[in-house]
Amino acid sequence: MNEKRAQAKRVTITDVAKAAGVSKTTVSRFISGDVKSLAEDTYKRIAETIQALNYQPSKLARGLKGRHSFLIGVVLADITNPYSTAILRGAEDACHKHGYNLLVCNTDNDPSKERDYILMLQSHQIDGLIINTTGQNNALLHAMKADHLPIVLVDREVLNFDADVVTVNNRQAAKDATEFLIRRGYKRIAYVTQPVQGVSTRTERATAFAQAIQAAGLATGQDVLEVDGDAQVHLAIRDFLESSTPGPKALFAGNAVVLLQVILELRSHGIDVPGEIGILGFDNPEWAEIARLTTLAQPTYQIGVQATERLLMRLEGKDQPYQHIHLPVKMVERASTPAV
Amino acid sequence: MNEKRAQAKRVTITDVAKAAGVSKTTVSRFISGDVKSLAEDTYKRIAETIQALNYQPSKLARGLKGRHSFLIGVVLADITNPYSTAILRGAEDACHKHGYNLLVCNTDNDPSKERDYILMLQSHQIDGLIINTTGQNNALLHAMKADHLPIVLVDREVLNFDADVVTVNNRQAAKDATEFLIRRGYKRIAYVTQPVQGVSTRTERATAFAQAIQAAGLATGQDVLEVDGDAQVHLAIRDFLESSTPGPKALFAGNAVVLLQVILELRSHGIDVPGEIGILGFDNPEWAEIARLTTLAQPTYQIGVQATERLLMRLEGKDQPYQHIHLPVKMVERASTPAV
DNA sequence: TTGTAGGCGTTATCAG
DNA sequence: CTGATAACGCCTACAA
Repeated sequence: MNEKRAQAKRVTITDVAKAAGVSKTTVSRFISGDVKSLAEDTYKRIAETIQALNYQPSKLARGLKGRHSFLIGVVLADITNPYSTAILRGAEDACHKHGYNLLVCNTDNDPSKERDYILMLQSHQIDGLIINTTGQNNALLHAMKADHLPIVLVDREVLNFDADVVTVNNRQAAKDATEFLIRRGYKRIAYVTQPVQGVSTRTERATAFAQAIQAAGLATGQDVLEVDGDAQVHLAIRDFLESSTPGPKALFAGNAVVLLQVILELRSHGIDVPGEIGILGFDNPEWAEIARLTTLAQPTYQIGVQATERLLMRLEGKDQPYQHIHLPVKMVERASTPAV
Repeated sequence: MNEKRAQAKRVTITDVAKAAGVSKTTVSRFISGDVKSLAEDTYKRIAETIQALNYQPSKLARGLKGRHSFLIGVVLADITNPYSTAILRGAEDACHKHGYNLLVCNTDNDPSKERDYILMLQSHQIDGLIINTTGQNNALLHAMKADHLPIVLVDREVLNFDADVVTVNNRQAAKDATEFLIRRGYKRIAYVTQPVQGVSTRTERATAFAQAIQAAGLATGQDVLEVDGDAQVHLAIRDFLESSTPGPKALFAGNAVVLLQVILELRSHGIDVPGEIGILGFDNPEWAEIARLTTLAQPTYQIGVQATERLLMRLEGKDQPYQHIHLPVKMVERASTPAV
C-alpha cells in the first residue's frame, strides 16, 4: 500500500494563513463571508493570497465541523422519466446559484433501494433532502425529519407527514381534463394508470377522474385501469376496445410512460388515433408534438426550482410554516381529442 | 444564532467502541472491512453493537482523513437529453453497488459553468470524475489529472488527453448509415448537426458522413449543415428543400435533439416523411418508435456502467493502461428510410 | 479586529 | 490481534 493517490498536497487554510501573515481563524472568517469583522487591509491581503495560491476550501472539512456539507440529496423514483429529469434540472440550477451540489439517487420505485439511499445520504451529512418518494419509507422519513433534516416532497405527498410539498394540482387537472373529454362528446372513457397504491399523485388523479365520470353518469365500473408493464397494458386495452358500451371512446393516460405504452398498443391493434379513439395524457413529453397528442403540461422545471428554494430558505435559517405548493397544470390541446 | 439544526446527537465510532468494549481503532478496522485482523468474537460483538446503535459511519469524516470521499462527480453537458440520462442511470446503478454516490452537474454546454462545477467537485474531494465535456476546459482537466484524480471521458474525447474514454464507434456508425442511405437510392443527402467545434463526437460523425458521400460521388459542398437552435434549423432545411440537385432526398440527423427539430420543421413545411424525404438519426429516443424513424441506437446505459467501472477499478488501486472503449451502435430500421 | 486552543468523526502509525 | 495517539482541514468558543 504505497502512495496510490499521492495528491499534490492540497492547499489548506493553514497555507493561506501563513502566506497572508494572519491566523487560520481570520482566513476562516473570510471564507465564511464574515466580512464586516475584517479590516479592509486584511481582507484584501487574504483575497490576494487565496487567488495566488489557488486555494479552495474543503467542503468536506467544513461539513465535519460546521453545519453545512453543501450537499443536497435528491431521491427520484425514476431518473429516466423526462418528468424527473426536468425537476432535477430545476433543482440543479437553483442549487448551483447558492453553492450547493446535488447528490442524485434513483430508486426505480423500489422501497428498499430508497431506504439504502436515504441512509447513504445521511452518512454524507446532507443538508437537505428533496424526495419523490415511493411512499413506503415513511417511518424513515419521519426519523430524518425528527433529526432536523429539512425535507421537501416533490410530486408525491406523504400522509401525516408535515413538510413542504411542491407538486401540481392533480385533482383539478384530472377533473378539468375529464370534463373536457366529456364535453367533446366521448361516452366511454377510461383512465390508464400505473398502480396507485401509496402514490398520492396517482391516487388523486384517478379519484378525480372517477368522480367526474360518475358525475356525468358515464361510469361503467371499469373506468380506472391499473397497469404495471406492457403485458398488462396489452390486456387492459384489449378489454377496453372490446367493451360494448356504446358511443365514442377515449383513453386518458396517467403519465407519459403509460401514454407511450397506450399509443404503441393501439397502433399494434391497427386502431386509428384520433379517428377511432380519443387520447389525452398527463405530462407533456417532447414527442407529444410529433404524435399530435393532447396533453397536460406540468411546470416540471419550476417544481425543481421551487422545491430547492424552499429547502435553501430553511437552510438559511428562515423558518416558515410548511407549505403545500400546487403549481398549475396547463392543457396543450392537439389533434388527438377532436369533438365527436 | 441558537441551535438551528440541533441534530439528535449522531452515533459515532466512539459510542460503538465504548458499547462494544473495544477501541475506536478496532471498530474502524471493522468498518473498513479489514476483517481478517479481527478475532471472530470481536467481530461479532462489533457487528451487533452497530446494529443495536444503528450506527452509520460518517463518510465526511472518512473522507477528511482517509482516501475516499465515496463521491463520484458526473458532469453532463445536457441533463435533459435522454442520452445523458441513460448514461447517468448506468453510472448510478454501478456506483450504488460499490457504496459510492454521484454528484451530478449539468453544464448546459457552457464552458464557464463546467469550470465552476469541476472546481466545486474538487472542493468536495471527489474520488473520481465522469465527464461529458464541452471540450473547452482541457487545461483544467489536465491539472486535475496531474493531481491524480481518476477521470473517465464519456461520449466525447479530448485531444492529447490520456485517459479512459467510453463512447461508441461514431465513425463506423456514421459511415455505415450513410452507405445504407446511398444503397437505398437517396441521391441528395445532408447531415444536420449541432456545431461540431471542439466536440469530438460531432466532428467524427460529420467527417465520416462527408467522406462516405464524397466516395459515392454525391457531394455537393452543402452536405453538412451545422445548426444551433430552431431558427437555424429552419433556414438550413428550407435551403435544403429548395436545392435543385436531382434525385431522392434524405436527411441524417446527428442526434435526437436535431432529429426532433428536423421532423417538426419538415412537418411545418407540409413535407411527407418518408414519402417526399428519407430520415435517419443518431440516438434512439423512445418516440422514434412512434414516429417510425430509422435510428442508430447507442448502448447508453452501458456507457454509464462501463465508465463507472473503469473508475472504480482505478479507485481500487488496479492500475491498468488507459483504454478507449468503443461500444457498438445498432441501426434500428423503421419506415423512414424506404428504398426509393 | 485578530488570535489561541480544542474538537468534529475517522484513519494511519506505531506500539504492544 | 488490539490500542493509544496524532493527524485530516476547518470552525467555534473564548481571549486579547
